[in-house]
Parts: sequence; C-alpha cells; structure tokens
Amino acid sequence: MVKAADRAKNPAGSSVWLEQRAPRSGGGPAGLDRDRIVAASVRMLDRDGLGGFSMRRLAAELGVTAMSLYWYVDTKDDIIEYAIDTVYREIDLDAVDAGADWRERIRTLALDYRRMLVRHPWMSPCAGQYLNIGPCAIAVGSRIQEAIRGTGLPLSGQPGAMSAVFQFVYGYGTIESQFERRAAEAGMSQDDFYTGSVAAFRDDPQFREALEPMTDILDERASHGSVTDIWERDFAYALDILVAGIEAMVARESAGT
Amino acid sequence: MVKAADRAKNPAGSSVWLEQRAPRSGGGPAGLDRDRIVAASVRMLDRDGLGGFSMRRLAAELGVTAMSLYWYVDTKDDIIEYAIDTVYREIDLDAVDAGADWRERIRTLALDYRRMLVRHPWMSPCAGQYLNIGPCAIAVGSRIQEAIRGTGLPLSGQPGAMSAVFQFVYGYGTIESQFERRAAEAGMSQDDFYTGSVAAFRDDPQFREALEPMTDILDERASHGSVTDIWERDFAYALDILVAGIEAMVARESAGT
DNA sequence: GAGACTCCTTATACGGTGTACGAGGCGCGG
DNA sequence: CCGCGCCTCGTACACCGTATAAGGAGTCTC
Repeated sequence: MVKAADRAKNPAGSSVWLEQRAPRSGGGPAGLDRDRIVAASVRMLDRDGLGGFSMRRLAAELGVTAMSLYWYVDTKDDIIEYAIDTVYREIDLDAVDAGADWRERIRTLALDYRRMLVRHPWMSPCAGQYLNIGPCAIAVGSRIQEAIRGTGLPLSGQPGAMSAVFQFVYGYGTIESQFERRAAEAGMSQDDFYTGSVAAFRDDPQFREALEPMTDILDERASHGSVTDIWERDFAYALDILVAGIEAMVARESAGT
Repeated sequence: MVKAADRAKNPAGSSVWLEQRAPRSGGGPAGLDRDRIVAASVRMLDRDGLGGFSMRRLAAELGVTAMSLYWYVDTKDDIIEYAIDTVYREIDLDAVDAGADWRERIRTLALDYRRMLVRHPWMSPCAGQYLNIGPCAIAVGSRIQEAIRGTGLPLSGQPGAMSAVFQFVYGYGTIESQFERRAAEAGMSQDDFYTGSVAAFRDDPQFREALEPMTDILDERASHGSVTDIWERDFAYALDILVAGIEAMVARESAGT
C-alpha cells in the first residue's frame, strides 16, 4: 500500500486509477472487502451527504474501527474516487446504443447522466475535483465521444460540441440536485419549498427589485404544474436548443463556409 | 450575532444573505473589518485553494487570532459566501450592456463568467453548494436573464435557454480551472502537463484501448497550438452552437410550430 | 506441538479543523 | 472613578484524516 503522504508527491496524476493496486480480498474476520467498503460509502454519501461522510462513521457502520479501512484503501479520497466510478455504472450504455441516431443517443445519455447526478447530490461537487478516469467513467466518456462523432461535425468542432452538451448537463444536474437536497433538508416537498422560497423573496425588500423584471417568467412557471415538471421541461428545451445548434453547425459546415 | 448552531435551524434558506446583519465596523485595535476579512479570504483562496483556507490561517494572515474573526462573521461558510459574491463583481456588466445585440451580450457575459471561474478555481466547487444570492451574483443573474429575454424566445423557453448557455459555461469553467490548478500544482506549464498526461495515458495499457478511438481528435488538437488556444477555440465553438441553436428555435417558434 | 510468518484489526497518538464559552483590555460617557 | 460597550484573546471540545506499532488469529513448516 502507498502512504497518503507519498501520494501527494505525484500531483500531476494523483488518482487511485493511476498507480493501481490489486484489491485486497476479505478473508479477515470482519468480512471486509473493497467492494463492500465502496458500496457502504455510496449508501452513506447518499444518506448523509459529503459533509456527513467520515472514515470513523463509515467504519462504525461496517462494525469496525477506522484504521481497518486503511488495509483496503490508501486514503479517504480513494474511497470517493471509487464511489464516483461506481455511480457512473448507473448510466445505461446499452440503452444508449439502442438509440436510432445521434440525436437520440445524445438525449438518452444526457438524461441518464443528469438523473445520476440528481440521485447522488454529492457527485457534482466531487466530480469536479477528481480526474474521473475510472473504468466506468471512461466507458461513459467514450460513448459520449462516439455519439458526438455521429453528428457529422468536423473533428475540430467535436470537442466544443461535447462540452456544450455535457458540461451543460453537468451544470444542470448540479443545480437540480442541490435544490432537491435543500428541499429535503428543509423537510418539504420540492413544490412547497419552491413556492415558499419565491414568496420569501418577494416579501424581502432586498430582493423584490431584482425579482420584479422576471415576474412574467415566474408566473409562467407557476402556471405550469409542479417543480419537477419544470425541471423536465427546461432540460428538454435546452437539449432541443443544443440539438438544433449542432444541426445548424453541420449544415453550415457542409455549405462550405 | 447568530451562533452557527442556530443557523442550521433554518435550512431552507441558510445563507448570509437571508437574515442579514449590518457589518460591524473596524474601530478595534486590529483595524479589522468585514471587507478586509473578505478581501484577505479571496486572496488566500486564490493562493492556497479551498483546502488551504482555514480560520486560523486566515486570522494569522491578518495578525489576529481565529476567534477575533467571529466578531465580524458568524461562520466560515459566511466568509465563503461573501467571497463568492465579491468575485462576481469582476464580471463587467457595463461591457455587457455595450453589446450590440443579444448574441454579443451573451458571448461577453459567458466569456467573462468563464474567465472569473478560471481566475478563482475554488469558485466552482463552492458555487454549487451555496445559494449565491448576494447582490453581485443577483446583478449578474439579472443581466443574464435580460440577455436571454432579448433573443425573442417564448417565455416558456427562456429558462431552458438560460440553462443551456450558463450551465454550460459553469461546467466548462469548472473543468478548465481544475486543469489549470492541476498543472500549477505539478509545477508545469499547461502545455507540458497536457502532453505529459496524454503520453502517460497512451503508455498505460489500461487506458490505451479507451484512448485509441479518439486518436484523430488528439492529433487534431496537438496540431493546433497551445492548450490555452484549444480552450479558447472549443469554448468559442460551443458558444457558436448555442447561438445557432437559439436562432433555430426562434425561427421554429415564429414559423408557428 | 512449537515456532514463524501472513493477514487483518486494533489502540493510541499527532496535528489539524470549526467554533462555544468566558475572561479580559481599551476607550468613552457619566 | 466607575461602568459599559466594543473588540480581542485563551482555553477547551468534539471531530477529522491518518502514521505508527502492537496484537490476535490462522496456516504452514519443521
């Protein structure tokens, strides 16, 4: 095993996935196991959030002391990297492959990716800080790249298109999951939380002015059903924009500009 | 002042910007001041990152003990929320207003927003976790909303368009700033760091397979100058896609679909 | 059966964190 | 001079990640 202190010496590629070691099997009395540890971590992260996730608490949940975990894992960050890669597996790549054309494949991927981020609100803050080069993350990345390749955009445009679509999904999933988390922490439904927040803002003189020019948008949204419906609708519309934009760029390129 | 423990009781809107208190002026011997604290925090966050930012270290830099800070501020999170709003001020809204049409205004806003995220790599991880309803953040938000309104999209589509553009910018700025941070931590130029990473991946049998189908893209990128140029180019292309997409949706709506 | 060796778990300890609490010191109005 | 507000500090608590070393259980060897 590698001491955490030594890991920092290789900052360029500090990641579990580089310098990989064979997992240690769970022959011990506690029946521990890297997979069991990671699975418990995901459960705990989902339940308690990133702030409520500590080595001691995780160990307690597994009926063991904190230091036992270090037999299977070098650092807490490694566990998080494993957890990240685990949840990437939730994206159903077979369903993506079944898509008829690049439009459908991109939509399926985007929706699945977004759902994954919302299911695991700790993901987006973490994902930004690690390399995300585990096998599952890479499999998803390859599929994204293939889908973009299918658009017919020139090579020089494909990275930009990939960013436009999937950085958007990342950002959207981040906002949505944080909203859901806040509502849950307040013990409210998303609808109650939303209408409560809007009302609170409207009453606060400090925010009334800023809110006023968007009254029409707020009204339109309020008349359009539940908050979760609105999340779906806005996301779908954004994807429509992106698909239309890619189509327009493809047309522009083939027009010889 | 409000004890940190009590703050948690209002999880719905836990933010400095709700329940606001007048800033305490710096009449004390240390010449302290909320503004001075926040300015020092931004400096420290830029230099040492989020992980290197602690109350004790911040206090030391101000020539004071940690507990002194709590006279001006309730919690560490409050400082971060103030810091976030401070850097939003770097987005030049006057330059946005000078834009000729919505295309230019959106482009200016997006570029400024991205630059701000890259200048302050701690921003993106933080921004996702707070409400960002400080005065400067709200001013930027209003300007974004105005710009989107200028596209001529129907009300129902404007939130989606706003997400498509600015969640993308957020995601892109996140990735870019993390890359820059990693390169800096490794003590390399971005170019050296990039080519080194690609080479390392190509040599590692575990990644060779995943990298192989994107050889053409990597070659195209390698032939296209420095990494920073590529960041610019991809970002610009993605913005082109978004603008083209919005135009297409406007045309589609006015065609009466 | 005794010893050694490997695998796993543990106890203890270090240096850090955010921050609650209470004791001061300093300047000012009475 | 006294008290009172403002501001700073010392101390302490609970918690964190993890380095280090010791301990226990099983198995293999002689």
